[in-house]
Amino acid sequence: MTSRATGNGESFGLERLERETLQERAYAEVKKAMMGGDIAAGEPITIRALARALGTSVMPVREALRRLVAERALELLPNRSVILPVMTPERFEEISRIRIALEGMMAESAAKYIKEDELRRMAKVNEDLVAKLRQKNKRYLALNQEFHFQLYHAARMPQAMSIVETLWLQIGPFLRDANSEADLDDPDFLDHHEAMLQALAKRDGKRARAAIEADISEAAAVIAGVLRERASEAAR
Amino acid sequence: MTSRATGNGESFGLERLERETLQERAYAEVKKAMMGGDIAAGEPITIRALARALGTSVMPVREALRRLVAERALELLPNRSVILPVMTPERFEEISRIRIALEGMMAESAAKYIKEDELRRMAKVNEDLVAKLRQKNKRYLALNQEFHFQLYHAARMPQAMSIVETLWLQIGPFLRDANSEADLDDPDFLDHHEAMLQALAKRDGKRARAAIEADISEAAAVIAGVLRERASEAAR
DNA sequence: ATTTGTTACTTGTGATCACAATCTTTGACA
DNA sequence: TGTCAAAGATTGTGATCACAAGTAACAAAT
Repeated sequence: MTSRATGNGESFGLERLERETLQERAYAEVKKAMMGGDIAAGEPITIRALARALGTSVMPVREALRRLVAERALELLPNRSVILPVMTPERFEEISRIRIALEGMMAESAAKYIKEDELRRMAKVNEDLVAKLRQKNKRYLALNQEFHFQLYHAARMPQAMSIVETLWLQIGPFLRDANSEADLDDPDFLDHHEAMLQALAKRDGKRARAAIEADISEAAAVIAGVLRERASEAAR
Repeated sequence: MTSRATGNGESFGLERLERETLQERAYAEVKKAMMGGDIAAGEPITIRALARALGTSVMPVREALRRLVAERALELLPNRSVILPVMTPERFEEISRIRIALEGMMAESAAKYIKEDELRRMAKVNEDLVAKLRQKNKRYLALNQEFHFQLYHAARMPQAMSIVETLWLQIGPFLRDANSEADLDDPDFLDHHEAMLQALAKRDGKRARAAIEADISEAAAVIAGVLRERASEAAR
């Protein structure tokens, strides 16, 4: 078996320790700032300001921004300045439709491939989610994301996974503050999570897909409502 | 309304003529080279070699490659070198499944929104496609792509459109040479194109979706066959 | 003859400088 | 006081240089 003997033939128990480039760190930091609500939509993001904040030169920041633009998480204006795009109702609804198509398919696939321990882990996350939600803890959004992504991980579709990640990155910055206006008293997405867990346990792909679709479209309706309300306010 | 009076207040009927950056040109050139089969899968693509070929410094090339990596058209190895990823049967089948989900949805949407002249243009493209195919002209691939993209354009989903573009970019370099092995004597995708045009004329979203799904999955089956054959050859 | 250690070369990453386009401010003229 | 043009500051783009990690070539030793 010569093909296996290339270099790493005798890896002791050691993992390959990889150095992180500055540009990757910059990418992660900007992403965190976006999701954390530290960057306002519409206002220009300057390379030099970010570089100063990160203590690096402009180069790593430049490439990090470019990557985010390629992922459509940021927008490149004709002026070549970069902004966090404003979320319009149209854009949000289109993203939701894409999500329904993709995540629905992935849920169906996950029902086929998910393993017992993965299912248990999802149930656990959902319990935590319920708890956080009862105590009105805002961090429930992160748990919701974890629930969904564990599901998609089980779909065994890495390519689709990364597309979905970019979609969540696009809506993430906005969800955060739109959610503060939405009423969390009646979070009916919990029902869909329950339905999802049951469907997965039965390996019922159709029901899993239906649960995801309902989860996305109902949440989207709430958010789109907030968006349209804001739009009409801004128009006065 | 001071906010609208910034600079472009008095745009006559003129479009803003935009200068193209070197990095954008580099991006386009590399893409063309990929689609043209000038870059072999698996072999490393070096920044300096490309920069030399394009007559620029490394900077524009660097960012072009990074963008293509973000779009998953190129792959970044742990060594930080960039390659055109080899197409495995698994990867190709996953991409096909994603395409069915996304492009199926877009076809259904297009049936709702497409206008008469757009429909006529699609029919025209299909005629050209048939002609090229009869004379065994290899350039029919470009027309096939045009047919599909005109359809998706009618879906009025710009975000989905750009995702689909990245998917086609991923399979494009491979389709080109896999197709030379596949038999073009019996291109049954023409039937699906006909079915698509009829479905669109009747504004029948379901049939339009079905036509696209059949088109993609049957083509995928052929290509996947070629791929698996090659894999078994390579294993001997 | 295979392996190991060293050297030379290649390659990606990041910093700095230069430049042009854009945006902002300022000041003069009406 | 309002308008507009010139001056100044800001910002993205691209080139060049420096450096470290990786790769390949080569020589010495078992």
